[in-house]
Amino acid sequence: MAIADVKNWNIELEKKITDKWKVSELFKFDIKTKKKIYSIDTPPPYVNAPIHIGQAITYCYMDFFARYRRMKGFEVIFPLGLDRNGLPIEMAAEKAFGVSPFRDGRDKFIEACKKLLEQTSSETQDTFAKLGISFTSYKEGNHVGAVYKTDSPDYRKITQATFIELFRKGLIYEDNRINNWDPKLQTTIADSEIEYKDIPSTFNFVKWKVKETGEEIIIATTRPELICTCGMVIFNPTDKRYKHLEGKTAISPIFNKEIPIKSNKTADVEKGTGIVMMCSAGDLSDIQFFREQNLEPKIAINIDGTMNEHAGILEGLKVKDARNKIIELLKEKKLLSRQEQITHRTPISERSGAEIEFIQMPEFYLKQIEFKDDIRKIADKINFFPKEARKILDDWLDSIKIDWPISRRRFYATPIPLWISGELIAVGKSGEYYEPWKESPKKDFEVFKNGKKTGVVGDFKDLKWEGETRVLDTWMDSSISELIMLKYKTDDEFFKKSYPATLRPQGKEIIRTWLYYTLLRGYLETKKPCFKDVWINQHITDKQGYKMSKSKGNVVDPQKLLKLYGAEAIRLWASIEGDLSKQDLKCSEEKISAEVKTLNKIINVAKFVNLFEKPSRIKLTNLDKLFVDYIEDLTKRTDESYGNYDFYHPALELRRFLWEIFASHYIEIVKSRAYNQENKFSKEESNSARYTLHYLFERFLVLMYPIIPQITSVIADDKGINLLKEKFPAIVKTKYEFNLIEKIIEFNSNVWKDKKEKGISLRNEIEGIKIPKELKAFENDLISAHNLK
RNA sequence: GGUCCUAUAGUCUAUCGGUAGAACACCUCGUUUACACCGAGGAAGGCAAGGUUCGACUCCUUGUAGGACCACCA
Repeated sequence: MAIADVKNWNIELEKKITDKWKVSELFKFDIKTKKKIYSIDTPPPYVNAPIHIGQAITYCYMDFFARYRRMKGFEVIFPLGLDRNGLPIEMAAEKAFGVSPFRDGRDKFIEACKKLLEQTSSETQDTFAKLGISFTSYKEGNHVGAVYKTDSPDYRKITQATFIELFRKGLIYEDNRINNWDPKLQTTIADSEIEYKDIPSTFNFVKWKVKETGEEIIIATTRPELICTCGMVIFNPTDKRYKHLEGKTAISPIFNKEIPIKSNKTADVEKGTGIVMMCSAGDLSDIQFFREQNLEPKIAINIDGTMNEHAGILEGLKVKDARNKIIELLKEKKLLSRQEQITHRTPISERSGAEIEFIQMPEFYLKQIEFKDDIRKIADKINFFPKEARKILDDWLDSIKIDWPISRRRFYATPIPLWISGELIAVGKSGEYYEPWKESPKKDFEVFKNGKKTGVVGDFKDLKWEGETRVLDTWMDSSISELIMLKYKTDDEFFKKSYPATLRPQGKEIIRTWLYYTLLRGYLETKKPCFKDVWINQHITDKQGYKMSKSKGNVVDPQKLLKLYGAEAIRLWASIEGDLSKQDLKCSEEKISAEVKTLNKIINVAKFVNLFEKPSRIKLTNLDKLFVDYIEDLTKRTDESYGNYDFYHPALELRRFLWEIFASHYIEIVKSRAYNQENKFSKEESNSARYTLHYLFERFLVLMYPIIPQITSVIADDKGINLLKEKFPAIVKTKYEFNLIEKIIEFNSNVWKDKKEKGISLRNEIEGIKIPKELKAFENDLISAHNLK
């Protein structure tokens, strides 16, 4: 394709290039490479919906990184993963096919999930290909950098293998604890899956009695249905109103239970009436309180969200109905002094939107509390871009209070490879994929009792084994993405050579999940930090600055922008709009369309430069040397910034170079010398101009290549340069004086202004202009460029 | 409540303590051997109050506004 035949940069051109790139696997990883390896632990996008422009832009940034590192001589691993496990797929399958796992059975439900996954369009991959993302491969397989799926047996068996090892080491245990329970999805969830929402609720002021004095006390609560689980009534020790109640006994309304009254500084004098009922299922801090006070927790809510026998007359009712009923009862008995509407910050399940309940259930836990300091230490060895992002991780580490509950009572996820018989637990062997609910344990599987090995399955004849039906939290598989990428447990030699991974790029909102869990899991497997660098991106927002989200309905479809403006305009815009690791980027179509102009400018400049043959190296004139020095210096600064994941400042400067320095001034000045039709200049001088035109422009193409690889490589192709294989230019020391170029620009502007004011056409001659002293060295060029007399 | 970030032209965004610079939009003029998706020119800007300094958009304090993260709200 010759650029001379092209009028404008357009999406038909792009299609030809990206189609070719996608099928030809140009960036295949060479397993025998002697080069240093640069590996990018790409976030695997969730496949239930096509990616939106915000996500798409983050992959453009990763592509900048990958292409730059290839130029710097690294063998790059930049895999495309597809995240297919977990609740979003299950919920979509329920909706699409009207199936229910509880009604239709596990096998049928899993089939429905698989069917949905097949139907899920390949639109995301198509978007990546059209954007020119240089993934190591667009094909599935076992080669390094191949497309991987988190629900494939190959992936799941590694997830299970890590589970098995951790279990055997005693780092995973089962415990019957109070957990965050999602009543809608019927599963336990982790703290990190909870979000808080302000929900209007009613503060009920309920009358209690004091046994010893018979006086009435009023306690405010949003959860009157939990009065039955109250274990203690507390007030603040500084609160004079209640001082006399210390050690006395409260009688709960309706239930008439005797409950001790004590002072405790967790009670807030300002809130409600200052006197509080402590229930064993309000939230996690209540649970902690019960532990500290050595109180026996009473759980009044069943796993299906109904009240149990502890709730007495409320038994069998759903939580909300129970609340209404008890309020009515209190009203009837005149035990409700008043009600107040408040907004209450309520824990909500991030996945289903249901209000979290706290319910006691046996679940598997992965130990994490005892590794917090180790994680802090390895995190200290990792470079964060930007530096500030480290704090988000630190804050999260500080707030981890319990081990990680890793079992889920769901279906489309990695099964837990265990079989149970009474107190005995049989464990699968690592290296196989297991679905225990439909398989039997093999004879040589190890058997554990209370965390200790007691033999193998074959030793216990005639025992009936039940396959574990629970599955793993999907973060258990996402958190080994870098291990999978580097062939952990499948190619030991390669893993040893390539671990730790070089870069984890990801969003700030999943630092406490994906990043933290990966650090933990990597540490448990290898005792090392699993990354050298972590690059944290902010958000792409809509025009108004709001974060894009499906629920808000403000998502922009990348396919639409690709059709209108093409990939190169989007990528150029993404680099020039701001530094995504430092600030949110507002997605504005106007700005993207403006970058199309720059692409056309590049084409036109290419056409002009190509009017002249590039002479072999010759002696440069003063002016040409000055501009060559300038771009050598710009090369150095660009290299430094790219190396620190900053593509923004170089992109700005390179664009300025193109428009303001190269096109508007350098070309205008040397045009006549390059043509040299009237032989005003020597052959040598003319060749110097021609050489420099090519040199500057080629360098521009090389430096811009990671950002806009299509247009730059097409133009470079015409010049016999393959940018996909091109090395980043060596850094040359210069004595470049920035000042002089600014002076020249100023001089040119003044002459143009002068001619305009005097009504002289730009090409006609003008009298009486003096060339400033410091520009004497460039006199000939300036006289000729402006036709000075 | 805690921690942190940001505040510059109509919009968006730069700038080592020394004349505030682009882009988009707007206005005027122009067609010049690559480009009218162009060229030249123009109008238009530092949140507020203090402080440090010869000098502050830049550093400090406070306030105001917006945003982020964390914790908690019986």
